[in-house]
Amino acid sequence: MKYSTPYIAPTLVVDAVLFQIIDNVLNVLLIKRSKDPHKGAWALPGGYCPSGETTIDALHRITNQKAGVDIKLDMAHVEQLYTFDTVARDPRGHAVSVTYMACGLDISCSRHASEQTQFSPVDSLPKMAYDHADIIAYAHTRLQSKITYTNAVYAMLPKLFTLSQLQLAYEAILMKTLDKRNFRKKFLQLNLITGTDQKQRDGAHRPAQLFRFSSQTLQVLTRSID
Amino acid sequence: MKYSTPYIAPTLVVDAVLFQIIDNVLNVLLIKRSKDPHKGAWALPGGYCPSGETTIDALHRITNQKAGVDIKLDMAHVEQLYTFDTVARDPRGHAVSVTYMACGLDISCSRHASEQTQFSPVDSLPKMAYDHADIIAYAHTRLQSKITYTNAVYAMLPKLFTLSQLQLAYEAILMKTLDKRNFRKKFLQLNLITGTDQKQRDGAHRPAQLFRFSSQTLQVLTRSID
DNA sequence: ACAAAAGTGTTAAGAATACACCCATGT
DNA sequence: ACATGGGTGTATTCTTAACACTTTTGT
Repeated sequence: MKYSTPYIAPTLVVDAVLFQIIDNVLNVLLIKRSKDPHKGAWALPGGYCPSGETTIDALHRITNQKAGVDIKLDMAHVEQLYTFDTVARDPRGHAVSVTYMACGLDISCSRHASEQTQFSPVDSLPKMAYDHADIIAYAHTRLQSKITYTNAVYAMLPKLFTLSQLQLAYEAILMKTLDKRNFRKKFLQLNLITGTDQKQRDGAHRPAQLFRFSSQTLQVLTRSID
Repeated sequence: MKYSTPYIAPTLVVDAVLFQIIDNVLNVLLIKRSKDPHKGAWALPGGYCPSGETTIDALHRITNQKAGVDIKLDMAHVEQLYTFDTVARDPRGHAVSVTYMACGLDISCSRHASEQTQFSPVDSLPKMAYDHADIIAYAHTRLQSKITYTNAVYAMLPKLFTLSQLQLAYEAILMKTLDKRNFRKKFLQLNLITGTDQKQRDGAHRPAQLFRFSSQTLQVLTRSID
């Protein structure tokens, strides 16, 4: 580790892809940039990670400050995505961006936000700053694959949910329709969820049985879901 | 992005997990540390990534300088693994480590190495510095999973190879034995490899047909291999 | 009675697994 | 002739995919 010149570290930034299902559509949280570069375009919440703060701590701080989202409270699934070298992205020159993805439920983003924020459907993003559209696409692919071999959807559903709600969540993320009978059969075989004796009455039709996840921590499966 | 104090970036380091199969055993490249911390223990090749150099460029430079390995020439598969916050790892304090994995064939590590290097079987590592044993375990899991849904093994085999060699590579990485007939049937169905009319004569037994990979770039499969 | 979502089984095709013998060569 | 690794097929089980009607409720 010899350097003839003193070592100068690249700028380290953390960017977050925050997913939530709203009205059966997968949404991602965006912030409108108030400054150049890309002033007026939409971007992922992100910010500097200084020496002494871990990237995960920076993630929590930044999403809280910029979007008013408390990941610890509201997002039950968090995972690191990828680290991008973003050569000409930062005014200081070379920056490295560590990206995270988090999934939650009933996230309100405006409460304490210091910037203009909104959730936007993943399949109809507005004009995005930087390469953030690519990062969202990458995160989406990862999420799609994650829910097929883990119980990660639990982060995007209420504690008690119906099988139809569960299926709608899968359909929103996978962006395709699934067969009701096959979906239920497969999911119940996996023992990820357990039935309760409660029902959800919800309009002029038969009430639905409510289920809960057997575990609220990430379970990795050997078989795959759809 | 407001800071009351001037922004100081964490130290950025790049660490590499370099895999190679030697005598049908999966090996990883290690370097003996000549300095504290962890003097005398073995470590992954790694080093500082300064501002202005991308992490992938730093990876190439570091593996070349420290282990005499030219990744561009010798390692056909390279992928980023994970970025670790390594709080008390660097004498300067907070460091962030971007780790990469690379797979190759016939790597000689001593040619231009500036440090003492060796390949070590993944299932019998010597005393490792830092959390490097964990990083290797993580990389190994990732590699195991990668070869089951891509053609990534191509990086660890010669251009022409027999089906037995291919199976031995899988067995070395997955660390379990496979059924010869099922393995061949499945692999040939996938159209990843094509037969040649060449044979390998290799001792007192029937010569084996030589195959090549249809593509030397990463192909992602929908079906899985074993 | 009707509208609306919940709930439920069977069949056919394809994939995974388990398993044992003959073939071509060098010595 | 024998030792060595190369090469091949079938039967069973499990998984996936396709598909339509009855049930329960509110209005």
